[in-house]
Amino acid sequence: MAEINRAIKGTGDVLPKDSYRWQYVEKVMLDTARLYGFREIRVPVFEHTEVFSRNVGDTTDVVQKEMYTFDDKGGRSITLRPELTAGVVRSSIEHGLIYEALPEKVCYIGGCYRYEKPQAGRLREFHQFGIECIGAASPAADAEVISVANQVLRTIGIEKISLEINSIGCPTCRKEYQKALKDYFNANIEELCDTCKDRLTRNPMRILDCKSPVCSKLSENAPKVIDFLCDDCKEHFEGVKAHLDAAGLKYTVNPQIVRGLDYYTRTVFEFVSGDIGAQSTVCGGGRYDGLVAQMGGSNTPALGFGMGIERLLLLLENQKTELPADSKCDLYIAPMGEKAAVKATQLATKLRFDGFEVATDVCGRGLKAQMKFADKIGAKFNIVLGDNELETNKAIIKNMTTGDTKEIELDSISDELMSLINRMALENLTDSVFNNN
RNA sequence: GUGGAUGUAGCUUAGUUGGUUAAAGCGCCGGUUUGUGGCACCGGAGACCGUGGGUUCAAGUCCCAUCUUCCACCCCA
Repeated sequence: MAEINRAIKGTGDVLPKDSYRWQYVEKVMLDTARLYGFREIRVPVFEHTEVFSRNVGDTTDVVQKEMYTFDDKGGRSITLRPELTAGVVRSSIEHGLIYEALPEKVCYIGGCYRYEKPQAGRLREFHQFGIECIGAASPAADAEVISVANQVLRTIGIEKISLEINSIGCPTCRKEYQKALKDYFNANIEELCDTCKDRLTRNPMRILDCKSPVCSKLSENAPKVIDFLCDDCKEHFEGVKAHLDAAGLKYTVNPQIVRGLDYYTRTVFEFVSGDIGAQSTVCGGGRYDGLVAQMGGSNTPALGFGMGIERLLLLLENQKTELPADSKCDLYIAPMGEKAAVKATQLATKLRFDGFEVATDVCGRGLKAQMKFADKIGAKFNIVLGDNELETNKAIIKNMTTGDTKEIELDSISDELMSLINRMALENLTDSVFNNN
């Protein structure tokens, strides 16, 4: 196929047969967030480049090599958002949300853009669900935010996924830790892989999650952040664990967790799974107590997470999690001839206003072809409209699963259809009850 | 950005040491008494063999380049 007729590298289409899966998980996300008091915020797909470069971090890979940045016609440097937190915080400051009753709790779903080489669970356009809790410093907020992610995952039906948490301290205690870390790795600098030699000066904490055997071996005995936390940070971390225990969340403390965005402080966490290829993080987040002030707001603590929707869907597929099935056509109306077609339009329109999913012929096909079509789209019931029906104003309605038929008045078709569908649902229910016993 | 694999109808694939109009299954459209679909049978549409060069009398098959897709690294959701 010609290149111009294909979707751009790293982007994908959600086809009609799959879109209900997206709609379902998005609904669970928004509904669950609402149970915790998070309301949806919608922010632009692009921002001034500095919103990201200054706040996500100048030295991060995301900013250094992955952003879609361009000049608009007015000469402004614009960037497609690589994540949503920076834009949401910008909006919260701009509209004074951080000066309202705190905490300000917001959630969002939206596309993000990163120029990376695509692979399993990684696209150039991908979608994130996320929440931000702005203006809450207590450990209870950390546990609440993590609980939202947990409840979303459980509600959707994800079974095998684990929560890993860590604390990377505040700027003060982290400085001391990084010094100790540098000293440790400098003593073993010859053994480090090439990229880690580079990391040693740029961001030594990244060495901790290097996958090269030598580096990870070395990391095992490296100083741990937790031992360097100041009293406040330590107390906060203990508080988070206590609240997580109270909420019934299982977690493991993983000192290797270091997030790649500069704004994180104290609590960081990930939900990880081995079922989606090399990209194991489905959800990642943490506290960013310094970001709001850094972006020009008053000193306001905050935290949040991002959840990759494509990765989540991939995980559902790989774990063979059943989602509620897509809805099917309730009734197919098969007209024979032009007069009947007009009547079909009248009936179909009325039934749709009554809330039924109704299809009828729009291709001018013969009866047989129409029946085949009705079967293919999974219509629950059908009626045929011919001269007889037009004359008597009665028709045979047929259950396409059981083959049962019934004569009905066309004038009361809505009520008849309703009771037939209800009966069908009831039978399916009792069937499944018997099968489960 | 680095590395490995890949590319033939909408989908899954066949295509023999290069040799006439590139096959098949599924899917799609229509037909087998215009009053009922699923099954069966019959017929039809649909591919410049990823793209561009090259070798050759001859390239889907060989060579080079390029792009796509997939997987991994880096990094992240």
